[in-house]
Amino acid sequence: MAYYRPPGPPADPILVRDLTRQQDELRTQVRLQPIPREPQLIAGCDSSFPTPETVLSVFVVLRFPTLEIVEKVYHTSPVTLPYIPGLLAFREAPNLLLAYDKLQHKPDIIMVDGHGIAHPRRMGIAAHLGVLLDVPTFGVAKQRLTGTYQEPAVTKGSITPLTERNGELLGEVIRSKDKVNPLFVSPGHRCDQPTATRLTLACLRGYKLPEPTRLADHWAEEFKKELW
DNA sequence: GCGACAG
DNA sequence: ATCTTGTCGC
Ligand SMILES: [Mg+2]
Repeated sequence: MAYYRPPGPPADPILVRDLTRQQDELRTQVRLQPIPREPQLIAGCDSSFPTPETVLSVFVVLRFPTLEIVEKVYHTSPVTLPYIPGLLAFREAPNLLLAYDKLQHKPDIIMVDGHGIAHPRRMGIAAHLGVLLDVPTFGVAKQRLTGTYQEPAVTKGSITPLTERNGELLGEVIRSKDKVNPLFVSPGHRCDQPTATRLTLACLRGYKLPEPTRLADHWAEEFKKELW
């Protein structure tokens, strides 16, 4: 539990205002809908930071529903923005796009480490990336960013809604494994809540994190050490 | 005005 | 996200 967060570099208020407006623009392009057909390939993506000035992003592609790994790629770039709650996409998405370009096998849908529409302006990194790539996406986050919920039962598979104060459904809180902290799953772009939840559950293999995100996180860490 | 705040 | 050993619970 991060009780205390050291104050990061001062965020330029003018830049924050501009990025926030960019999100409102991108938001108009988000489409929440069921996926046309069962995915053949599902990807997972995540980023790590070998140094405070370098971002390393990974994409892993798995065959669905067997989850055999088909491909994995990574790309590194200089960091251009500090972490600012609500603006994560502007820090990680640019490099994720470059990593995505390296894929020989393009996925039918992408599971992103972070939130989809469970965001103050409904533009979490999963929604943001989905719009820029125009590919179906959904987010799987380990922590809440916004919204309220009731703790789901401690047994694997328990689910409770993540909602806005006005009752709007932002996502679902899912217990992916007995007695471990739940995940926050929300659709990003060209995807809906039932699909995001269904695919998340279908990708569980005994760990807290579903395979796409778990493997992306694993390789983001491995490739980082490899640079040593 | 104060607290919260993905990765 | 990152640093970083042991330790507690299932
Ligand atoms: Mg991550």
